Amino acid sequence: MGLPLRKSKVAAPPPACPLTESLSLLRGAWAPNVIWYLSAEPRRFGELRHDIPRISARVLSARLRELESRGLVTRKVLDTSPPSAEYALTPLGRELLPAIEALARVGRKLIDQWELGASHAGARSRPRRVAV
Amino acid sequence: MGLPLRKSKVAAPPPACPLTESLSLLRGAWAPNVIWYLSAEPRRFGELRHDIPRISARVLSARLRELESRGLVTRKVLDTSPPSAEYALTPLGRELLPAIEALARVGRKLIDQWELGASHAGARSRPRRVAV
DNA sequence: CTGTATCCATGATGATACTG
DNA sequence: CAGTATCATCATGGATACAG
Repeated sequence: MGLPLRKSKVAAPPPACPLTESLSLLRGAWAPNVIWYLSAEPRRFGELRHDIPRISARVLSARLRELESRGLVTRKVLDTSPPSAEYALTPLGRELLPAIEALARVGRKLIDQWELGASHAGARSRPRRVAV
Repeated sequence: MGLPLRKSKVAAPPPACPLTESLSLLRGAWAPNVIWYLSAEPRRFGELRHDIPRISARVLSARLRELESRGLVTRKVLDTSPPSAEYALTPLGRELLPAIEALARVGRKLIDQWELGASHAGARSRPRRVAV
């Protein structure tokens, strides 16, 4: 994994990793959460709003449209009354799950370490946003 | 207060994933790139600037400090002339690499598919930022 | 219920100039 | 070379009101 070792002190050639583009897939603070909450089964708009309480309708709509345009999520309008929409991950979108889970694992580990360090240090005030 | 699922089947109740916090590890557009370019070997400030041409010194400095404060990166000042600094990943920081690479893989795949679709569609103008 | 359109606050970034 | 300070800009997100 990783980059090839550079020969000397001189710069390693930028190996053009598609990182920037990849991360733009998860643009914004919520896209990963949306994908996460779609991982088990299709969800409706209102359900997602409930799953992710702090997301606004505007942003949720924007993320869903973006994910749909990129082929990661499908949108199916149900002919019910009142009308409802159901969102689901495409196989492509599903491929992001392992990566997201890997990030979540490392994140959890780091958070645990921080909490450990904080308790050792004596409960120093550390205003950090709560996860999820 | 449980959310009544539409279908009796279970489903993916909000499993409180530490996603939000985890992603904050990679805050900003450049942190993943910084980690990536440190993956092979320690790099100096100027080298990183060269590796990531479009990053400004201000942002690179900010990201490095943030990553350092979180225990993902170490900073070593070399007593040379002119002075230089060398940054390296900590074991903890290294744990992020598989996740980042997983994202990069999916991203690359998606980009390839887009390019394929674009060529089929006849090279439609699609103002997208270039990867890397 | 499912979105969308404004308006507004905030944060991240780049450019430039400057210090050690 | 390594880093910081200041300024201006732009994208993102929230709140609200409103539409289909």
